[in-house]
Amino acid sequence: MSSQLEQLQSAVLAALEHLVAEGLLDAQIPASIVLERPKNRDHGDYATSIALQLAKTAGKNPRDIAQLIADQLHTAESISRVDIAGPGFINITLNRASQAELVTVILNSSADYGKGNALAGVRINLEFISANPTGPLHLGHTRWAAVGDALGRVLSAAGADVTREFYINDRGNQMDLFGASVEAAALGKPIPDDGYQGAYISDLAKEVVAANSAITLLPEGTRHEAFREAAYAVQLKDQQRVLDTFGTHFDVWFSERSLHEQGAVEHGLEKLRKQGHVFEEEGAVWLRTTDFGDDKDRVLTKSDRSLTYFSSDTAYYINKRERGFDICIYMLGADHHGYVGRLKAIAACAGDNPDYNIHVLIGQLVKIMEGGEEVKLSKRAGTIITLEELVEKVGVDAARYTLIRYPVDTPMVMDIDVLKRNTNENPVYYVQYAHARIAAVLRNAEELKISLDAKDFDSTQLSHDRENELLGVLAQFPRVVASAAELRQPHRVARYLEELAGVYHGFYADCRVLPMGEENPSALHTARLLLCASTKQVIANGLALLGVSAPERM
RNA sequence: GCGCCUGUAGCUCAGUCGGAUAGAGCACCCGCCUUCUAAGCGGGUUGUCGCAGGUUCGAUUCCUGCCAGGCGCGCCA
Repeated sequence: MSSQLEQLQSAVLAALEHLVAEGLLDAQIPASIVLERPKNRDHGDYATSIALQLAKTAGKNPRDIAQLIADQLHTAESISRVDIAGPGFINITLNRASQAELVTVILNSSADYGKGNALAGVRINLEFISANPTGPLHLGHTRWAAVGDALGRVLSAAGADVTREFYINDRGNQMDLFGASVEAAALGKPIPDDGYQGAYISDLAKEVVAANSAITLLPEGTRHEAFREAAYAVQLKDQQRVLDTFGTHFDVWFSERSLHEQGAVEHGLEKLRKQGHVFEEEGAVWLRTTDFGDDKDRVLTKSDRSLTYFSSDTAYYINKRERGFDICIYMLGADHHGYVGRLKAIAACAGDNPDYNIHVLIGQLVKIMEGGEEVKLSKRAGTIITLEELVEKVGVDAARYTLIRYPVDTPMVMDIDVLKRNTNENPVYYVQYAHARIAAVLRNAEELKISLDAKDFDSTQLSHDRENELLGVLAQFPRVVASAAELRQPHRVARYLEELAGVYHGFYADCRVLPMGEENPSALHTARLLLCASTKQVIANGLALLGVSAPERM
C-alpha cells in the first residue's frame, strides 16, 4: 500500500531514468524526488522543481527539461494534468477519483493510518522531566510532561521501540536538605536556611507523622534518615499520581541511587578508563571531555573521593547503552543547555557517535500570564504553579495541547485566561469541535439508515473543490507524522490538525453531506459521509498522538 | 568574554533537505443558521521576514558580521 506521494515520486523517477536511458537528458538523477504541496491551488496537487535543479548539470533550459519530464508523466493513470509554470516548475494534478480512493485506505487502516516504519527496529530511550523527588512538579516540568509524552507517541508511530524513562535524582545534598526540612516542620523547629520552604513541606510532615507516629521518637541519627526516606516515598508517589492524571506514563522510573547500588558508576568509570579519556589531577579523577568539544574537562571523583553528579550522568548514559538503546534522547530545560556539550562528550568518550547515539533537546522556558500579568515564579516567594494547579485551572486537554503546539526551542507564553475560554483562541477546541461535529453527522446518518460501509464507497462521486482539498490534506498525515518523529517535533502534528480542522469546516459549509428533507440517499451522500468518517479517523489519530481526547459530543 | 536559543502583521505565533503572490488565530469592518453542532463559514484591512553583506536561476530558510532580548558558563545537585 504505497502512498500517493510515493507513487508519484517513483513515476517522476521513472520518467527521468527513461530520459537518461534514451539519451535525451544528460544528468545525475537525485536519490529522492522532492514533491511539495503548492500553496497556490492553481499550481496543481503536487509540484516539483526537479527541472530547475537539473538544469545546471544537464546544460539545458529548465523549461525544456520540464517539458521532457511532463511528456513522460502524461501516461501515468493517476495523473490527470501536468503543467509547466514559471521558470520550470512541474505542476501535477491528480485524477480525482484515484485520489479519492484514499478514503478507503484510511477507513481500512483506521487507527493505523499515519503510522510508518521509518524508525523500525530502532530502540530509543526517551528521558524527560527527571525532577528531584523533593517537591511537586511545577510549570518547568509541565512542558516536558506534555511534549515528552507526545514525542514518545510520535516516535512509536514511526515504528521505533520507545522506552519512556524518568530519572529520579534521589541522591545527594538536596535529598538531605529535603529530609531535614520535613523533619524540622514535624518537630516544630525552624526550617534550615537553605532548606525547602513551601507549604507542602508541612503537609508532608503531617502525612509522614500520621503514617508513623513513632517516627518523632527515634534517636536523632536514624530519625534523620527515616524522615528523608518517608518524605521521599510520599513525594515520589505524588509526582506519579499527578503525571498519571495528566496522561503521561513512564515505562521506567530509574533511581540514581540504584545506579550506585548496582555498581554502575565504577563500571562506567572502568569503561571510560579503557577508552583512555580518564586522568587524575590534583587528587581528583577527571574525564577529558575537551577531547570532544566540551569547554572544560569534568570531574568524576572529587579529591575527597566522593562522586560528582557528573559521574552519575556518565554511568547512567553507559547503563542506557548497555541496556540496548540505540538512541538516548534527553529533554532538558534551557537553564541546562550548558550540559549539551558534556553529554555529547560522554557519548564520544564512551566510544559512541555523539551525532547519532545521543540527542539532546533543549526546551525554552514557559512564562505564564494570568489576569493580564505575568506570574513571576519564585520558589522563595512560594509563587510556584504546579502541574496539578494548571490542570485544575484549564483541564488536561487544553494544557497538553497548548504546551505541545509550539516548537520547544521557542519561549512560550501560556495565558491562563485564554485557556479557560471555549473559543477559537483556544485551538484545542477548534480541532476537537471538528471531531465532535463529524460524530454528530455520522449519528444522524445512522438514523437515516445511510450506508457507512466502505465497500459502498464510489470514488467518482467526489469532484467538488472542497472535497479535493480535504483529500489532499488527509493524504499529508503520514508524512507529517514521519517528519514529526524524524525532527523530534510533535508540534507539527498539532499544527497539521488545525489545518485539517479548518479545511473540514470549509468543506462542511459548502458540501451538504446528508440528504435534505424528502431527498433519497444517493451514492454522493454515502461518498461524502465516508469522507467525513475518514476525516474523523485522522483527527482522532492525530489527537491520540498528542494525548488529547477526541470527544464525540461537545 | 565564550556558548546555546530567539527576532516574521497592532498582539500571540506557524512556515517540512532553499521555491512561485510570506500564512493562521486574536483584534477591527462587512456578510452567512425557518435543513447535518454558528465552539463554524465567506469576504475586507495589516508586513523594510531585526540590520548589512555573501552563496545562486531563486534566500524568511544556508554562510559571515553586527544589533536587540532570554538563558548558561562550579571538585553544586
